[in-house]
Formats: sequence, C-alpha cells, structure tokens
Amino acid sequence: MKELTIQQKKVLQCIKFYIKKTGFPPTRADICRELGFKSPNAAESHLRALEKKGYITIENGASRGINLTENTAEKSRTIPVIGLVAAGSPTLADENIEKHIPYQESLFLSDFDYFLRVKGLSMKDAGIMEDDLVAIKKTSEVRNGDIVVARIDDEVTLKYFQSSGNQIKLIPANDDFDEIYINKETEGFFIEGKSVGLIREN
Amino acid sequence: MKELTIQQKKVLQCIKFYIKKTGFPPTRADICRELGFKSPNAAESHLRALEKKGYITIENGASRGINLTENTAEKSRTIPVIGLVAAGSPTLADENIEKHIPYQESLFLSDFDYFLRVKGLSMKDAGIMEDDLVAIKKTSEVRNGDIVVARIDDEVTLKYFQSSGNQIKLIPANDDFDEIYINKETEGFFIEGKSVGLIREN
DNA sequence: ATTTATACTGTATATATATTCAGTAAAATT
DNA sequence: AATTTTACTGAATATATATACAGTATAAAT
Repeated sequence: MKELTIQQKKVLQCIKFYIKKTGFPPTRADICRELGFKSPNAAESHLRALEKKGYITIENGASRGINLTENTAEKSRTIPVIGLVAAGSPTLADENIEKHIPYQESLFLSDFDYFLRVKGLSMKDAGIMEDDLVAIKKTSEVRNGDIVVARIDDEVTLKYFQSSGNQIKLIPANDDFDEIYINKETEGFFIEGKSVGLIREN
Repeated sequence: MKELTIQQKKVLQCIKFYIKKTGFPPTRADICRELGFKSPNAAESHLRALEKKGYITIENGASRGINLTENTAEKSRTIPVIGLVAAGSPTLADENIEKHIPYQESLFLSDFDYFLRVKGLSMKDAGIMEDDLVAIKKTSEVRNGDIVVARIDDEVTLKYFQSSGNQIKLIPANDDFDEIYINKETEGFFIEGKSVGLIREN
C-alpha cells in the first residue's frame, strides 16, 4: 500500500478517532473542526487522496459515507503465529509465519508480540502440549522460573529459565529430556522472549 | 434493559447490518428502503423508541447520527469465567461467575459459551493445569475422546469421555486419579458441555 | 375507561452535507 | 524545466437528511 503523508495520516487518524468516539464517520466540516482547517475542500481533497491510495472508500452522494478499508480498520488486530522449527529463529520474517489469528487486546495480562506453535513434548509437565500456541513477549529481561524462548545458534527451544552467577540452566518439563547448561557469554546464545500465556485449539 | 418489540428488533438488526456492510449508520430513508416502509417517520419513531429503551443513542441534527450502545454493539463481546467448584454445577448464574473477559469471535474453531476455571490436576497429562481457562461449549452431544464437563448430582468434573453401550467411563488424565463408571440412565448424571479450547494466563 | 405505546402513511421544510469551481503556494516527481 | 502532487482558503449550490406536523388504527398499560 502506498505511503501516506503526515497530513494524510492525521486525517486518517482523525476519522478513526471520530468513529470510535461517535460510532459514525465525520463530515468534511467535522474533519475541518478537528484539524483546524478553514475550508471543507481541505478535508475533501485529503479524503480523495486517502481513497486513491486505498485506505478508505467513499460512497458518493451519501453523508458521512466514509468506510475504512479492511487493512485500515483496527477492529480486530491479528497477531502472527510462528512455527517453532528446530533450525531457524522465530523471527517475524514472512517465511516463518504460519498464519495470523485475530486477537483481543487485554486477552492476557501482559501484551505480547507473537504466538509460537509448539513442537514436541519437552514442556509437557508444564501443561504445554504439541501444537499449543504460546504467547511470546519479545524481551531479554527474564527471571528465574520464567518459560523462555532460547536460541543457541540456529536451535530454538522453549524451556524454564534458571540462572545463577554466570551460568544459565535451561530446564525442560519432561523427564525424558535433559537440562541444558550454558555460559552467559556463550556466543550464539540469546533469549528471544518469554511466555505470557497460552492458547489451545481443540 | 427493556424488551424490544418484533419490529423494533428488526430495525435494530437492520442498523447493525447496514453498519457492517457500509461502515456507517443508515439514514431514515435507508431503513425504510431495507424494511419496506413508505414514510421516513416510520423509521424515525422506531429510532426514538430504540433510543428511549437504551439500545441506541441519537445525535440530534447530525446525519446518520446513530450510535449503538455498548451492550448493543457486538464489537468485542465478553464471556463469563465460571469457577469449577467441587459442589455446585457450572451454570451461568451470577453467583458462580468469577469475571468477564473480552473475547474475539473465531478465536477458536468452534464457538463456546463460557470459560471454566480449572481446579486440581486431574487432567494434567492432557496439558490442563490448575487455574487454566477451558472454553466450554454447552452441549450434550459428545464423542468418545472428547474432554467433557460432567455433572453427577452436585459434583462437577472435567474428564475424558468414553461410552460403550449403556456404560460411560469418565477418564482422568492423571494416574493419581481413578476412572469413574456410570450408567447412562443414572439419575443426576448430566453432560454439561465439552472443551473446545484452552487459555492460560501466566 | 383513559392514557400511553406501537406502527405506520403522507407532506413539508429547514438545514446538514457533499461536492464543484476558482484561486494561491510550496514540494515532489518526471 | 514542466508537470503533478500536496496543502490549503473561500464561496456557491444542489441535494441528502433529520425532523416536525397531521392523520389513522390497534394493542398494551394504568
């Protein structure tokens, strides 16, 4: 989608805000009032620019006939689901994104950046099963006991985090798996984020 | 909230549908067209009735100045969280509702009626831990292998469902718990619903 | 028994609103 | 260097729209 100018962004924001506040779109005059324009044609031409760039549609002849385009409307944002593949980091790169699912703000207590699709049963005693979606917040600030997404070179795993001094222990929640010991300064080691919630689709 | 008449419901539905379709509310004339009225005053008086009963607000003088009230708008519905208490059934009675949380339609593949707050670890090997929220769809049509909410008199439990002939087996996912055997015709036995998903807040 | 609410038709109208036309000026693109 | 886009003011206007007023008729509430 074509980039918007600063003014066009302001007008678009104004429309979104107006709809949120009142439940219906603004008139040209409303936009002028909100943004300090003195001519309705200022609003009109911005609207036509937004239409041309595909951010809104305008129903000609109808009052308040502004409609936000699907990608413009924030009604239900979507969040990416990333597959936990043994080799390759869970970045937000397109090739790793499985799909997008709608989500509600405040679904979990903390906000988060993506869902990780769990492979394997290394965390089964923590109630994390194959194909579960773990909500991950991107951060490297984690505490002992947190369930973290750790990357060692190209290997990515979900484990309990435990550090003492310079040593870090990555503990699975399954007796069939072994603990992993790493030094904080080990090259190629990185904490991608931590789990803040979980969703399972039966 | 005061009950609506059949016609008023139709008008309200018409408004919702119009907004969904176009992105902005209808005019009086639009409503007349949709519902076959011949006078704009037919729409006008219905709108005033809906306003009086609290389903919409109308901004006087503004075109398309209709705003759906919070409880009317389905933007983000909330769904009740019911505590799974050993004695007492998970009905939607107010006294059993812990809180309401916002949820997004299509969060899970199937729709559901409430969240059940899990107590105990009888389903831990199925990845269902204490305090998890299990999305429950109210139904008595369940299949073998489904995780169901079963009620025996006042006792409510979450278990795997397994039936053969007239006998029903309720199987826990934890070796420390015993299976429960019941006859289909046993008095006081009832399937409240089945699990269609799970949410965990860390 | 009387009032109020429901459920409309039909006409009329003030005004809210989209939209066009005529300009000015700076910035970006070709 | 010429053209297009951006970013407005200012005025004018056809029409889209809310809304009031005058009726008719039935059902529900007080």
